[in-house]
Amino acid sequence: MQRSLISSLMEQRSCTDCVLKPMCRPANVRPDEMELLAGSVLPRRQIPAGTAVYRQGDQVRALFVSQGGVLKTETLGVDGQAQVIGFHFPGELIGVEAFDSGRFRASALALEPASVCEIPIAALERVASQDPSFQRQLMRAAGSCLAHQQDHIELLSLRQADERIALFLVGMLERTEAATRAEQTLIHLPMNRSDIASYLCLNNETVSRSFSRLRDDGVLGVNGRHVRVLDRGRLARIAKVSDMEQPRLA
Amino acid sequence: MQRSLISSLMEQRSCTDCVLKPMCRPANVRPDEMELLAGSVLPRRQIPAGTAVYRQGDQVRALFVSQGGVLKTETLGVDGQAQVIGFHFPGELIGVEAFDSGRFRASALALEPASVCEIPIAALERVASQDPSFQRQLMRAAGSCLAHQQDHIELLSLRQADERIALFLVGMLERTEAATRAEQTLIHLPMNRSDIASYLCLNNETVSRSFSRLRDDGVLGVNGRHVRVLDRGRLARIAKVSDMEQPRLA
DNA sequence: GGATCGGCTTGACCGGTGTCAATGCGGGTC
DNA sequence: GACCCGCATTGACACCGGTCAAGCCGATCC
Repeated sequence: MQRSLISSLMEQRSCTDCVLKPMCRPANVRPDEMELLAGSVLPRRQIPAGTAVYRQGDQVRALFVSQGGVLKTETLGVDGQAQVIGFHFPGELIGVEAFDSGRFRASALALEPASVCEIPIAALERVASQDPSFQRQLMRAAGSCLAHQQDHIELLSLRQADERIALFLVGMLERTEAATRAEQTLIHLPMNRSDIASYLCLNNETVSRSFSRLRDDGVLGVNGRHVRVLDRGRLARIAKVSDMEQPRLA
Repeated sequence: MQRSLISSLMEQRSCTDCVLKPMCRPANVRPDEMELLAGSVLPRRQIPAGTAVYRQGDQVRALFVSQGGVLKTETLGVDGQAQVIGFHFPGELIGVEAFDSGRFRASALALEPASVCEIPIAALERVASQDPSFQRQLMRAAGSCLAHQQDHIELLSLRQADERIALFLVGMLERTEAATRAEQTLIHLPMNRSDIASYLCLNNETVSRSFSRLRDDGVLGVNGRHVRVLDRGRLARIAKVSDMEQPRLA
């Protein structure tokens, strides 16, 4: 029964920010579009931690949105090394890059037990072609994916390991605050050090060393995957963000 | 008159591969859609070398496609340093990431005198909503943008400067061959060393040194912005691509 | 409790890249 | 031609991060 509590919490939280709200919640669209959506009830899949939502090279039949649980996407470089491309929080659309070739260019794996919505391409196109506002929302979602990637590249343009770690943590903190809609100082990292290292194009020893340095300097409190931000200003300065923008709370 | 020859060549080449062919060439769409397109004749702008198509922070009123001339997109980091996000060859859609916030997250500048097509957002949405195949093509273009960004991140995951340079050159060679539809050994780089350095997250001295090393090893012939690939296999091996796929010629 | 394993941390060392500096080179103006 | 300027190249050196190695810690299993 604790399990059902958790899953109901996950469902509650995520749908409010989901890019696909118009598909999930027909109440948001005009009555005459209801029947369009009726045929496209979204199947929801439970993904155990560590398993794949889809794999690199798979043919695209659907896009996905996590409803609860963080996902990672990674590509296998030619030398067999996995390169983490992104971390995806509930409500974010994944798989858009596959529209190019028709096949997924990366694998998507659950870092925690996750529940994902599956949007068949056919339904996507059908609804988009009949609902201009949904089509606009779809393009916004695609733009958002690109924006995240650009942030990632900007992150990698920082030379020092500490700078990358700091900027990464700033991002994680902001996403945590966006999800909880409250100011936070504690970050729970859903991924291990190797995933962070791959994402930041460092190795895990360097990641560990950076965490330790920031801990010794009084910027962070580090306890495994639980990180407490003790000096937000210093963290922001190290990350070279002019200043961390205050979270927009409602 | 040499000027008009050049510009006519540019126009000739680019439209064949343009993502917006359906908008530019109504012949490709069904007759009943012609009238839809009639109202959205695409304005074309001449962009002198070094000037901006749009600037970071500008409100999005249109997306752009170069018809001739390579563009670069770059963001200004908080410390005022520009970070090159991508190089964009004729026929590639740029600005999609702005759909997220409504403002361009990067500036787009012409590396050479360029001619760009301007697609007003309104026309884009209007045609997409009435032409499902165009809508699909639009999503493919967005997916292609994402795919390019993922390639960029994979490139940055290579640790050694030589590897990044090699992979960068492999990409440039492939794009040159795709544009000319013929196998090539000579690459003309439209950007200077600093742009390459920024794109690869290196500094320009390191870029120079890598070029020199590859020249001394007999892999490249380097003459300023003209680079001849002397040993394609070695270059591919350094770039850690299993082997350079043969160019798909018609 | 003890053993074992994986993930994380810390240390020592070397190589590659950033930094600073000087020189070379080519295109432009006067 | 002389000069200047931006871009590219090359050198010297310090430092940061990758590599290899060892130790630590918590979880799990017996």
